[in-house]
Amino acid sequence: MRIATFNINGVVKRLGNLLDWLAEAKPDVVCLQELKAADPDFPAAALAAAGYGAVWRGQRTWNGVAILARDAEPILTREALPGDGDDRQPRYIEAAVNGVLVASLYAPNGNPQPGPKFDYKLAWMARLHAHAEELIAAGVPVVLAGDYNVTPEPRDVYPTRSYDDNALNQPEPRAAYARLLAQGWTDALRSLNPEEEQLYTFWDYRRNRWERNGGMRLDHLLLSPAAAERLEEAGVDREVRGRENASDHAPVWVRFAEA
DNA sequence: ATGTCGAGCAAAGCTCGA
Repeated sequence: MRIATFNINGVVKRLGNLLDWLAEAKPDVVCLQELKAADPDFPAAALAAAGYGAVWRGQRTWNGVAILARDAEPILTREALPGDGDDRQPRYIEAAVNGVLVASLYAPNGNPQPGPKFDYKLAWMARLHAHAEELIAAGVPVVLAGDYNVTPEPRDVYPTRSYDDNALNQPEPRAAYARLLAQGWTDALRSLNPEEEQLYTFWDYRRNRWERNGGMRLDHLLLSPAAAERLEEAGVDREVRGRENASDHAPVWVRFAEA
């Protein structure tokens, strides 16, 4: 079983890119972020024709998350992150697929920092921490996949000073990410590549950062213990980032042993 | 400070977010 996460940066604009990658990679489950589409505009019919059932929560212009399942319908278990009933930004969706509980999340970017957007980022991470605590206590296989908008460590940023003030690389969000791991989650990609420096998943459109490999590692799959014990392989489909009309993120995926 | 990209608004370029 393979589960992937992909910040698509506009699911309508990049539907062709998505369908091409689905046909090649054939992931069993896909967590999408930054749909940037209202719910009625989500391309459910095209994805169904490609063999994928879907649940999604969208919004015009910004945010939006979805979970796709190959030859299956994801069973929706949650459509928002608990802890703030006034938060209307679609950044979290959760579903059961083939015995695994899967969440697709899009953490706030938080720039510029300091400021209200950074405060919202930290508050959102605290809400994620509280919910993740409940999920891990359930003892079932859980995958928290998405764009965390955090580089876990300095080595997850290419060697540069130009990102020093970026919200993604500050001590507070890194500490929030570390607190998640301390609950018992496994950072799948890092756990299988403990020494690798260049595990980037995002390259900004500006300043030729793709061509220069000026990337960051922002997209993570966190595994509960019951999921981690089945982990066999993890990777980044880097070449997808170099294609025509590409998202600024590449897909990241894990492969599990069959239960 | 800059860069790129896309969408929205509104009718073409600006503004905003990332």
